[in-house]
Amino acid sequence: MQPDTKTTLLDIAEKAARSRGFDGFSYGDLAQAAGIRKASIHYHFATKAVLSAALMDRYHAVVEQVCADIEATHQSAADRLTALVRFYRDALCGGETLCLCVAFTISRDSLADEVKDKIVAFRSMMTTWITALFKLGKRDGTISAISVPEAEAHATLAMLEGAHLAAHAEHDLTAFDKATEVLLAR
Amino acid sequence: MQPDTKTTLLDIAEKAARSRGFDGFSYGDLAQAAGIRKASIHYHFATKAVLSAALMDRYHAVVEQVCADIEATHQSAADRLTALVRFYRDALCGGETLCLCVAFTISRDSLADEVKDKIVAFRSMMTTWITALFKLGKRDGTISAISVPEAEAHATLAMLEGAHLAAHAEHDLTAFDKATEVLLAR
DNA sequence: TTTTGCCTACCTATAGGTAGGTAGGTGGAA
DNA sequence: TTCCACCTACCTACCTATAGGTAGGCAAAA
Repeated sequence: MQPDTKTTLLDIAEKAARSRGFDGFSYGDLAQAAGIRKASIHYHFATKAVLSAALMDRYHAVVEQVCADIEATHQSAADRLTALVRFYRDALCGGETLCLCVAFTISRDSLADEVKDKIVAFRSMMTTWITALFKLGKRDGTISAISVPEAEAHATLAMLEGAHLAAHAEHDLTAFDKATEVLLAR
Repeated sequence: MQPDTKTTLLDIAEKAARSRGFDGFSYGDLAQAAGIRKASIHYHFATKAVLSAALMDRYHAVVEQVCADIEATHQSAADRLTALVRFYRDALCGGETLCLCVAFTISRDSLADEVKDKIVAFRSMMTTWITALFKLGKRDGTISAISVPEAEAHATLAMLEGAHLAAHAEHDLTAFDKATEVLLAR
């Protein structure tokens, strides 16, 4: 069973948004990539705002599931942190694509209010999860020198997203590895 | 002596680029803000590629000078790091503007090759400077628990840029402060 | 008298979006 | 079993606004 058009469009749009930002792709680009006409995209997603909201919803759900999977398959805080870093690294696709949340943040002013809220909600979900990770780290002692878990979480998310930027800027995964080296060493 | 038109255009373009990205502002916007006609901008900057290159050149020079000033006025590594974080914080303008380098990175695919190279050069300049800062920190002992200075530099730059993203996403300086709390505590 | 700094008026391409149409499928009721 | 209403998923053709960019003119300064 091959994916339906709507899913295909989301896939193409996500890749485009994550590599070029919200203002960096058009319904015209999408239409060409999907092999249908521009007007037909409006049938599935009435406006670009609707599309971007759908994109964020799906992204939020997928990443949340990834975090849940990491919890299920990794016991120690250190292992979970390593798995999170690996997930972010894989999401880069060699420096081509950013985290959707990062890509949308720069185009913030072109976005619908609804989508801005979804970005904040996504960030909140992530910091909450990483905070819990560091709290576990304080208990199981597998991560060194943890100060305040919440502060560590904000710093870690910033570092992961910054490392994404670095790799995208240089179009090279090495930049991501350099930036996360210190984090992984803990 | 009030600034000439070219400088005014650079100022407006820089603010626009840093809050909305390269694809987020047009010559039309610039013209309106500067109070001249769109065609007149082409007199000063023949193409948008030329404008973006000029933007990066000036930004690189200004930030390099800021770093030199920090060195001149702050002796210890800890003081210099604090000053750097403060500079990044001030550059946010309350969450409205990002580092130009960050803003351009997302629109990478729309940029001229020349400008992409300038982004890489800017990043290289920053990591070199921060590496030197951490090397000093190892000597003067004012920053705690430094592993490899180069790795620390990449991590720090990623964190500062990530913290910028956070503040821009939430449109709130608090997000920047939370992300840099751990860094400043060292 | 040439250069500088701006102008009007225009170009082509593309943006997001809309109006209206149609082929083909589905579900009921006579 | 045929017929009709309705649906989905697309289409062509078009809209207005705007993108980046160009040609040529003009007044004042150097």
